[in-house]
Amino acid sequence: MSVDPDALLGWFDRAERELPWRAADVTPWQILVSEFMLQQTPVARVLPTWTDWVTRWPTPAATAAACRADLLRAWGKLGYPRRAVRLHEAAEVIVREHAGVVPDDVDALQRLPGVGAYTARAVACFAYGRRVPVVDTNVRRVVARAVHGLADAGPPATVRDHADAAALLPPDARAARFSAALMELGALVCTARAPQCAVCPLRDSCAWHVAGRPAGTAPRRPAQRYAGTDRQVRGRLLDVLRDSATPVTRAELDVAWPADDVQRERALAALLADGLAERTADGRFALPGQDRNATTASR
DNA sequence: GATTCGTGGAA
DNA sequence: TTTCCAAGAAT
Repeated sequence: MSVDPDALLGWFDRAERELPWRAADVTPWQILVSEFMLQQTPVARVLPTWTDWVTRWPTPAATAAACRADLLRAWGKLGYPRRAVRLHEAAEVIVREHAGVVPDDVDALQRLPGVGAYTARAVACFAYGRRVPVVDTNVRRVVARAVHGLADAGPPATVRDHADAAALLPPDARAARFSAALMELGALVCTARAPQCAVCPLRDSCAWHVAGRPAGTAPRRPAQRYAGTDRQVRGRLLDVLRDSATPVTRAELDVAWPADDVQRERALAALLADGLAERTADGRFALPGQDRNATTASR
């Protein structure tokens, strides 16, 4: 089974969301910022953060020159704050090695910190119109169903996933918009939990639908728990650092996770190693680059 | 290839 | 209440 570009693009013309990073005057850098924020993060939560961020730091140069602590505070509770660190680093690389211009080829993009197979192709496609397969979780699910007749995509396999998606791309200049449409279909219609086949433009040619929507057979991996993990502890510690205008003492961090000293120390060491925190000369802790001379606690 | 890395809304 | 899952990347 394949995907009829006319059917998909016809649907996209009607159903496309007006997301701010799709506006005509948005720059490649601002699109790159949106892709960083959208990694494993729902669109609804990215919207306000992206708007504030690109207003405050509209270019790679502005971002590279920004203070890491300011970037982390603007990132807020979007999740996976290492993305903010890597975005900062990517801006520095773009300024230093690409004259401040976001590269337009996949290989150069993928060499940037925090830019992997998906993000590199998304920027090449959505910012520069390049004809490359763009494979995210939505595309993998649509391909699994429409092409392979399976309820769900298996584990990611980048080479095979790219080959699958590349085989679907129209040969002409519609390819970039086709990829956006494929993602949008997965996000709005061909969803993980309750696919709306009744309104799907690919229904009549979808291998999964034609086969009667057979249930998936793949064993589901055990649900990721969060409570009590290092991730939660890191989050709590970072909350304290973000909310304090001045460096905090060890005792202030203890309060954030009093139950387990070993785990708390491990999480703190990881934050330091990841560039999400710094130890000041007097033994306190702060977001990197934050003014370390201040001694008065305030919030 | 399997794990780790946040967060919060919806089912 | 618990579970699922959301435009992934790095190790």
